[in-house]
Amino acid sequence: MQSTLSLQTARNAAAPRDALTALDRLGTVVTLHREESLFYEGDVAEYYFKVVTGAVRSCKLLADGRRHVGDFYLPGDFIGLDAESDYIFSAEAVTDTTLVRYSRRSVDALAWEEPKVGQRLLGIARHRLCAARAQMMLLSRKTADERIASFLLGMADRSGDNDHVTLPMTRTDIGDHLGLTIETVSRSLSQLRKDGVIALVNSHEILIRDRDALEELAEAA
Amino acid sequence: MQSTLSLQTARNAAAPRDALTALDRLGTVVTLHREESLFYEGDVAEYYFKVVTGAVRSCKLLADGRRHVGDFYLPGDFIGLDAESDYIFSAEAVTDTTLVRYSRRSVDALAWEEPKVGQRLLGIARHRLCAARAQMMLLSRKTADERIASFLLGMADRSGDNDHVTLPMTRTDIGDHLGLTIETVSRSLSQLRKDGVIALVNSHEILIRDRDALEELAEAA
DNA sequence: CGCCGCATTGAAATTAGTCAATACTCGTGG
DNA sequence: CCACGAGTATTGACTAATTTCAATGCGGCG
Repeated sequence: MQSTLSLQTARNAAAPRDALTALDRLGTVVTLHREESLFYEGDVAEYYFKVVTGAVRSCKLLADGRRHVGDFYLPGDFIGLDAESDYIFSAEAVTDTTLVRYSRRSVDALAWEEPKVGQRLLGIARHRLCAARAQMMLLSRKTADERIASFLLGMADRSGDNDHVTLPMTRTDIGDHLGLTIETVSRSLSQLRKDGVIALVNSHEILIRDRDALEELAEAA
Repeated sequence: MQSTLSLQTARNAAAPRDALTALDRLGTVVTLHREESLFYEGDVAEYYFKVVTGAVRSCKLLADGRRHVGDFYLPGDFIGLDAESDYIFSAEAVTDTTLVRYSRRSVDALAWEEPKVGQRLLGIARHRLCAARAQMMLLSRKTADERIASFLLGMADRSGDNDHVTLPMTRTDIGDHLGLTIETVSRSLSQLRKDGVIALVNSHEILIRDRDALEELAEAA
């Protein structure tokens, strides 16, 4: 994940010499409180965002309220490349969050002048597509336990720390991301705990005790 | 779907005057028979492809053989943008198929010289991301009947003809695409037929009799 | 201290999956 | 021209996984 992040943070903009730094001048900082929305499904997609601190989730709703969480965006992650003219999901802060906002028009314009920028955008899009394909496999064919195992490993990979995972989101968010109910998520986590595969420090912090077992469950397709 | 297709077919290459035509000179024609593979998951991603005639499916397998069909690619569709260095799925011909093959290196190189090409690539990637998000919603939250309804409408949209849908793939392919078993696919289709929503001309051709009912089922999120 | 939101656990209900039998289609060969 | 057989699809009966409904538990904050 980290490897494909492209646009530097506003903080890093001080370190120039790279075509990408031009981008950072386009960014303005945005802050959101927990549960605030960044944009809504159907809004005109005027901006890209990059998470600096905190966490964001993308949501889609069906008419009767069933919800799907497409992705969780953590520090460094880029939001908005999967929009044609309008946003296709809403984005909400999972916790208090800071982001950098970029005018999509300006970034896109820059992309065609500076090949490096264009390449990075395409690289991010590619990466999101890969993640989306993996998630579709998970949703279409994995069991509840396998989904949870895959999710925990994914979060661990993204968080630097190998066996200590922080889950900023609620069980409902996790369920809506994995196509499960909150109860099933809870039961799977409890089962993994009973089996000694993980330990629950508290409901938002998990220790991976037996990574091999977790990876076997996740079935690295 | 059609609107975002970008690279012209080899056939159209004769009509020049557009930056994109440079691309078509890079293409060579490939033909596949039913069930032949175009490439395998894990192969180095050297080529992009575009379907000219026929149909291709993308597949991912779990260790124990569970299969997921990510997408069906129909004439005009572009294959391969969702690969970083290696292909993340295998691609197989659903029926006898003709494609144009492009060297990825050449296309990518051209993309940074000709902004239009880069824009089109990014446009295709965006479009696939949108489709992937919709599919994740389907897989994570829709019932079997809703999945079938969504799938039929999607195929109808892609095929020009509004109420006559040709399904070149088998029930197994459809099931693996929608996260269902072959039996459930069959039962859902039978139910829709009994309810007068569709008619089955034969097992690969369907008539939409009551589009409103189908759209209500699909719940245009 | 007690409430409120979130999480866990249990028991019943339901959807989709599995196993199994039958039917259809199409191509081949008697 | 019809019969056969392979592959695919449909239908039925039963099973299993997950959801739903319901109750209890836990933790932080006013």
